[in-house]
This record gives sequence, C-alpha cells and structure tokens, in this order.
Amino acid sequence: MLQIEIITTPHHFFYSQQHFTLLCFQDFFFIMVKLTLVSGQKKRFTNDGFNLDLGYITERIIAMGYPADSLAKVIRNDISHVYDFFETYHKDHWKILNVAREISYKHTKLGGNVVIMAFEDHSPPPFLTLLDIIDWMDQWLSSDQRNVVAIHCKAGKVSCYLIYMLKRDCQEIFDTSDSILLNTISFFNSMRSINGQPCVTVPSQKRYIGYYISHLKGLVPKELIIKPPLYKITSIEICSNSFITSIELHKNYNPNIRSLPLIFHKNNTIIIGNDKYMRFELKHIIIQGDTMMKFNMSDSNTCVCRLFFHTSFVTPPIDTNGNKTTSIVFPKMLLDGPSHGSLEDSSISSKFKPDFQINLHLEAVNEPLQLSSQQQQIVYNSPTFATRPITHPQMSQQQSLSSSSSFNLPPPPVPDRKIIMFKNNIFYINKKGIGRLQQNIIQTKIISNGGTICQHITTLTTHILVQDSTSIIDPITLSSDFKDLILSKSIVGYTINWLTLSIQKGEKIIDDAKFLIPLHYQQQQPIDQSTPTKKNVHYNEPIDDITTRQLKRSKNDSFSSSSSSSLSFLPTLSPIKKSSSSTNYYQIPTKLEDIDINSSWLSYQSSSDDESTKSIDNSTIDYSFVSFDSDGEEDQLISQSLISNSLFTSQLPYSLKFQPNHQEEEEEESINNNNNNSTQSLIKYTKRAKGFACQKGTKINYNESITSVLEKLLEKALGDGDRWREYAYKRAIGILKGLTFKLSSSKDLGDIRGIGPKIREKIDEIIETGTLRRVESSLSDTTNQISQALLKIHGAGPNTVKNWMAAGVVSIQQLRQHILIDPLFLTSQQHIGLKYYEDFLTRIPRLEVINIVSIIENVVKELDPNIIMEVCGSFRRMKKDCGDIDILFTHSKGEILNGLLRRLTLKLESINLLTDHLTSVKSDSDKYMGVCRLGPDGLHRRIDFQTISKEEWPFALLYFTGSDHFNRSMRLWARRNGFSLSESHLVRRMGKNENEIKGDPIHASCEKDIFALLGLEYRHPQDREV
DNA sequence: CGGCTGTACTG
DNA sequence: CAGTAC
DNA sequence: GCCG
Repeated sequence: MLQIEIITTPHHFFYSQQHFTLLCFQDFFFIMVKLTLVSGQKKRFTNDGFNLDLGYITERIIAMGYPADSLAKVIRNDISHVYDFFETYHKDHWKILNVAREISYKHTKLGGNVVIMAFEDHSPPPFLTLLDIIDWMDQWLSSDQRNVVAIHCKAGKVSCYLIYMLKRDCQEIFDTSDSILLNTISFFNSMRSINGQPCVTVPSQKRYIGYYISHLKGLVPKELIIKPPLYKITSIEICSNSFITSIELHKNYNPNIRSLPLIFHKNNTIIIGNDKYMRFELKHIIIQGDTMMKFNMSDSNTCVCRLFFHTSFVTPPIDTNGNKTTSIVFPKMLLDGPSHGSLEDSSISSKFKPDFQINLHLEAVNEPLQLSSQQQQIVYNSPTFATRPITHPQMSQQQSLSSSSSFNLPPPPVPDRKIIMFKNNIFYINKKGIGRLQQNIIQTKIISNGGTICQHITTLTTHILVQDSTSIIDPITLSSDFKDLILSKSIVGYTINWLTLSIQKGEKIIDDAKFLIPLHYQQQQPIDQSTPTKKNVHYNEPIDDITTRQLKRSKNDSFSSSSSSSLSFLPTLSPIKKSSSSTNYYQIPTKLEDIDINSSWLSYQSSSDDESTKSIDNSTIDYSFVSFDSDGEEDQLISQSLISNSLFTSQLPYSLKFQPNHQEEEEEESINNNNNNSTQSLIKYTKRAKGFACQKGTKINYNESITSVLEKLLEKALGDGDRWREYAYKRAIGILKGLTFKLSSSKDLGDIRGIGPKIREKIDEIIETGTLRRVESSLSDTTNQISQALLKIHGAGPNTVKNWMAAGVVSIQQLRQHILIDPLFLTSQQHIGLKYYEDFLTRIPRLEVINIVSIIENVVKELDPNIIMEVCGSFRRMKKDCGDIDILFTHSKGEILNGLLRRLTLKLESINLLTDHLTSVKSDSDKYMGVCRLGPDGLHRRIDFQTISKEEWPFALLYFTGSDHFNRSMRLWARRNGFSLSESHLVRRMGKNENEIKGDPIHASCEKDIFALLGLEYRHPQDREV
C-alpha cells in the first residue's frame, strides 16, 4: 500500500502522494508517514518472490505494514516473510521499530530485532518518548552505515502519523539559521494545502514537533526537560460555547500507563460564566510534564475535543512584581478533534463557533526561570510559535476577570480534615422532634464531614442521633428490623447538640457525657459478655466511641439543649475556611434525601434467597471462640455449632467421612429431610459427596503446623506454574484442615483419598523435624524469594515472572525503577498491580469494607433504587478481614442492568472512590475489576463488580462467595454426576459420555436450591471456607 | 496416561 | 491464542 | 501430585 520512491533532492523537497508524505530539509528532515489502508490501491514490495506491504523511504528507512502471524497476515505482512526479507537484504543490520501501542506480535519470530517505542494513535507521543525514538534511530543508523530501520505503526481502519526527525548535524544548522526554523514552521502550517492531504492533522502533534524544534535549538534548558516545571492550573476558560459539561485532566500523560484522569464536572466544580463563556475554577491541581485534557459534552462520555501540551514548553511567567501566572491559549484551530485529526476537520466542528477557544491559566509552582533574551522571543505557549498571534476580542476581558477573582473564591467544599472526623461512622437520625429543615442540615453536615447517613438502623449503624431533649433511647421506638443485632452491637446515642459542637470544634467531642444518650435496652438486659470481643473482631470500631460508651452512659439532665441551639452550626456553614491539600477527594453524593443504607448487601440479607432470615438466627456466632491470631494467617470466624461439633467428633480417631456406612446413611437421610419442602435432588447417590470439600464445614485446624509448611510448597508450585501440583497440594491442605484431630503420623490418615505417598512422606518429615528441608532451602533461595515476590503483583503470573527473571528483574524496587524508562515492560494491569503492591497485600478490615460498600450503595441507589447488591467473597463468609471486595448487583424487578456498571464506575470514579480500572469500562460488559480507596489516606483496595440477571443470581452468589476450593470441589461433584455448574447456571451434560452437548439450564431460586439439586447438604457462607 | 471447574478479560 | 484472574 |  505504500509506494515509496527514494527521493534525494539536494536542498529541501516536499513529496506528497496519496498515502505518503515526506518532507526533507537538507540533512535535517522530517518524515511523516501516513499509513492508510485503502483496499485495491495497495502497492506492495514484489521482488525476488516477496510480496510485502513495505517500501523504502530512504535507503535506510523503511515503512511497512505491521507484521502479523495469524489471520491478519493475508492483508498485512506475514511475519515469517518479513523475517526472510530482512535476513535476505539486510542481514544483521536491521531493526523494526513498532510505534503502535496496540500492535504486538511475537518478537521471537523476528529474531529479537523489534524495538517498541509506542504511543497512542492520533496523539503526540509523550515528549520523552519522542526523544527516545529519535535518539534511538539516530544512534542505530549512525552506528553502522549498513543499518536500516523499518518503522510501522497501526495500519488499518485508522491512519497513524509517525513523526520522525533525524537530527544528524541539525544542531549546527539551527544554531546558525533561524530562518530555516521559521520556514519549517510555516511549512508545517501550510502543509494542509498540498493535495488536500494534510501532513500532520493533529494540532497537538504539530505542537510537539514545535517542542522538538525548540529543544533542538536549545531554547529550553536541559534540566527543564528532564525535570519539567510544575504548574498549578488555576482555571480553565471556555469561550464562545458553553456546552462543555466536564473536563478530564490526564496528568503525566502516558498512554502506556493507565491512570485515571481527574474529572471536573460542571456540577461539582465552581463555574463562573454565562451562555457564551464559562470558567472552571480549580484548586490545587498541579501538573508536570506531558498533560492531556479532554473536553466532554452532555455526559462525561462524549469527548468533543482534546489538547496536549508539556509544561517544559510553557512560557514561564515574566517575573516582575512576583507575578507567577501565565496562560496558554488554544483557539479552535489548534484543538484536537475528539478522537483524531483536528477539531476543525471533525464532524462536530460546526457545533463550535469559529471563535471558540480554550484558555488555561497557570501559576508557576517553583521560582520562575530567568530567561535569556533569545528564549523570551519564542512564545512557546502559542502552538503556532508566534507566527500568528491569536487575539480575540474577549480575551483581555477574560484575563482581567480571572486575575481579579481567582483568589477570592469560596473555599473548597470539603476540607480534608473534616472528612476524617466522621470517617467510618454511620449515623441514624431519629427524626422525632427534629424538623425537616434541620434534618437536611444535619445530613449535609454529617456527609460533608465524611460520615454516612442511614435510613434504618442496621448492623452497620454506629451512631444514633436524637433530639437534644431526649433522655433515653428505647429501641422499641426505633424503626429497625435488627433490634436483636443492635443489642449485640455498640451503637452510640448522641444528641444533635453533640454533632453541632463537634462540627464547630472540628473534632468529635468524646469526653463529654452530657451528650451521650443511653440506649434503653442496655439497662434491661445485661450486656453480653462476648460483645467487646465481637466488636473487635467484627467491626473494629474506633476506640473513642467504645470507651466513651462504656465509661459514661448517663445523660446529664441539667444540660438544657433546645432545637434552636442545635441549629447553632448554621452560621458556620459558609465561613469554614480551611486549607486543604486537595479539593477533589470525596465528593459525596448531593442528593441526601435519597441516601439510604439498608443492609441488603450485608451478608445474609439476600433478597432472593429464602435462607437469609433463618441464617441470621443461625449465625449465633460466638466471637469469644475466635482464636486470636495464633497463626496470623487465615483467621476464620468459627460458628459455635461447628466448634461444638468438632469438639464432639474430635474424640473419634477419624472424622465422619471415614466412618463406615451407617453414619453416612443417617447423614443422607437428614439431607432428604432438610429438603423435604423444596427442590428434589437430581442426583441419585449422594453419599459419595462426602469426600468433596464442598461438603465440609469450616473447622479448627488441628494441623496448622503441617498445613503451613505445605502452603509454602503450594506457593512454590504456583510460582513454577505447576498448576496440577499446586492443585494437589491445595486439596491435601484442605483435607488436613478438615481433620478433627492432630496427626501424629501420616498413617493416621488411613486410606483417605487426596493425599498420596509423596505428601505423606512430607507430612511425616514435618511431624518429626517440624519442617521440611525442601521448604527451608527454597525459603533461603534468593531466586525463589524474588519470584514469590513478583508473583504477588496483580497481573503477573508464572510465565510473566519467569520472563522477567530471565530479563534480569531482581526486585520490586528495581522493577519500579525500570518502568520509569520502559513503561511497556508491564501491561497496564501490571502497572497498577505494581503501583499498589503493598496495598494489595494488606488485608481489608471488615469495617472498611462496610464503609466502602455503603458509599457504593448510596451511589447505586441514586442510579436505580431497585438495584439489589450483595457483598460476596470472604466478606460474606464472615471473615474478619478480606483480600478484596466482591459486589454483585441485580435488579429487584428482573430488569436488565444494561450499562449500569459503566454508569456506576464512572460515578464512583468521579467521587474518587475508584482510583484505577483493571478492566475497561464498557457499557456492555457485566464484569468490572478495579481499585478503590476510602479517602485520600486509605489504602488502595481491589474491588470487583458483577451485574447479574435475576435467573443467574443464586449461581453467581454461590460462585462469588467461594471459597475457590469450595467452588472447584462443588463443580467437580457436579461434573462427576453429569452436570456442569458455573457462575451462571447448572446444566446437564448431554451426549452419551463426555460430550460438550448441554441441555437447558436448570433453574434454581436460591443458593439452597443448587445444593439440593446436586444432592448436597446446604452450607452457610461461613462454612464454605474449606 | 489423561484428567483435574468454568468463564471472562487483555493484548 | 496465551496468560491471568476470579 | 494424585487418581482411576
């Protein structure tokens, strides 16, 4: 498709052909390659039996379509032919440069001759990437006269521009001849007139070319490029149109590192302006280096224009009278289109008036640099390099506007300090005696101070707020279905006055008993002695509330407070001025009235699962039994019934399943009894299920010393990518954990399946020596340590780690250093995994999960109040802390949740709960994985969402509650019995034996049904640890 | 010797 | 399709 | 690594 002729005009020339443009100035030349796939017009390299999409730009620079090895090779270049071609004509002297971010292929098939320096289509590369590309080519081509380079970008549906500037000897030219530079610039500007085929259509790409020229001319000090200056964006002005509704700011723009942009919505940013003019006032937004902005219309998804710039090339403020402000003006013609080309060429251009422009007002963060006179002549900020100063009539007016008012603005809505005050607190407001207006004010204040409001008292509620004259809170008068739970929980009752004074003071008043309202039941009923323990384990509430409650629980009656004094914080509404480091953390939903926390997602309250209510009674979890971290890992909550069970059975030498027949039959009978009112088992012989992990409850681990060692082996197998050995260890560990007695020898295992000779050998060694030589040696083995560490990066599995180690990675730290210069070393997911390596390894306390989920629930309720959510994973299994957060959504009326995930994630992103995405946020997907954070000081946490149709709900619930081993075991059982169980359905496997033909999905209305259908005994979530 | 859960996303 | 995750 |  590229027809390339070698052009050697002596001085400068310009060559344009339909698909290819080349511009050259003597030794200094720009090459712009536009690759467009136009079917039927392809001209290929067809010599010597080769038929390749490839052509020579110069003798040593080749443009080509990208190599492909599978389907695409018919249209593109067959990767092996490419290899043969270069080996034939340029043996040992060729490199392929891939600048297309989205294109990758097997480099091994090209003998390691591929260099990747990729950037985004239709965008300028980050400036350092641009330098890298040029420097690399320069170095490669100058190191040997025979060396050639073949460049490809992403040919195909869209065109791509590659800008390459070979700078051989150009330094001197620029040093001596200003006119060439100016010619070049005007040349760039006039380029579009040639052949109707503009050379570089993306204005920002032109801007970066200009940056490069300034760089070559030495107009920008090297230090400024290495360490770009910091600028604070004070405001963004949009002139002549006012339909922009949000702005996305990508700081440190690098397409290879996925990071979430800052989003300024029209609604939650201070906007000044009218129909024709609007200004986003920003605070504390610091940028450095490459910066990209997207301007969105109507909703945050439809981008209408974009712009890129780099702070090293921003004209520094002229430092007179301490002036630190500078501006960049982007008139319409210098803005990029929404996805490619320029705004003026785009289809939505007509929506913008000709005098549309965007102005950025910046403030230097460091000392403005003293400029030489030469440097001052160049106005970098004008992307046309001052060849055509842009003056718009409105400009002067706007400038004065911004400078006069920018320091006089209302404070940011949510100062940081305040967020912390009610962090982790969930308030129930007893509306009795409190007026509507006051309720609203109170709610606003609580939320703006980081707290959450709930409409009903639930197990989550931490505070009850009551009218100031209240002397006692009687739970009977409270609207709650959870009175029993309230009994076992430390809810604190406070007066409105306490809230008012706390807010005024800026911190929670914790030592003043007169605001503390006792809960009536506490006098009536002795406090359950297990309560404190339970509290610690279950909720981990802030100490202050607990102690306060325990120490002082009488209300000081002499304290007279009235509704009017409760309102005393009203005047403080406006003048709270507190410097905060960042405005845009936590913008809490504004529609307070709609906020409602009901605990549907809190474990058992599964809407479609009838079991739920029963299991609440059943969850007589006695927390005093919880072992306090004797092992430090995998602490489990253990139900009383199970403990007594296991205490009872521990007298027997073997656990139940080793016992012969009659006991099994008894058990089976009980299964049938249990299920008498509901679903019939589809499976005839259910007693065999005893051997399956999914039929074992969570028990005390009597063989911790053994399993902990075996877990090391498991880890190692995982690291070696030995899936099946890993599986075997996992099973063995599961069996050992299920034992109800301590092993004294592997012989105690009898003829139990799942633990074979090798593992038995190891068990004996552990019992005798307390450890395993193999484990010890591998623990001290550096290589093993490294691979274990790397393996814990999200997105890095055995193979990746193997490759990394082969490439010489030795530590997390080194890897972090390395990606600074070679971001493509990692996939976007791995980047995130590495960034939050430590955070992700930290388990999430239950309370934090609760807090995060309640924020999400508020958002979800706003999107659609009929959505049901359930937190699964280890949270639902009642563990005291969780590795990640799993949330399932479905619609109570069975409606399809199309696009919910997208709307939800975008919303959560805009309130800064979600910080990164591990999956793309597409509207049609129903699975999301990402990273969230509770406030600016919180750790980053893995969070997964899944939307589920009503029919699939029980299956999804079952699957996402896990544990993983439990799932595998249950699915294996299903498979062995001619079914296939997945997270969405249960189907019969038709076809005589192992064929894949499947029948119709079998319906289940609740989790219990699924167990019953498979002839299994129901397990409560907390008993699915296995 | 071949099986070991089943599905979805990324690149 | 391989690799990874759940 | 274990099982059939």
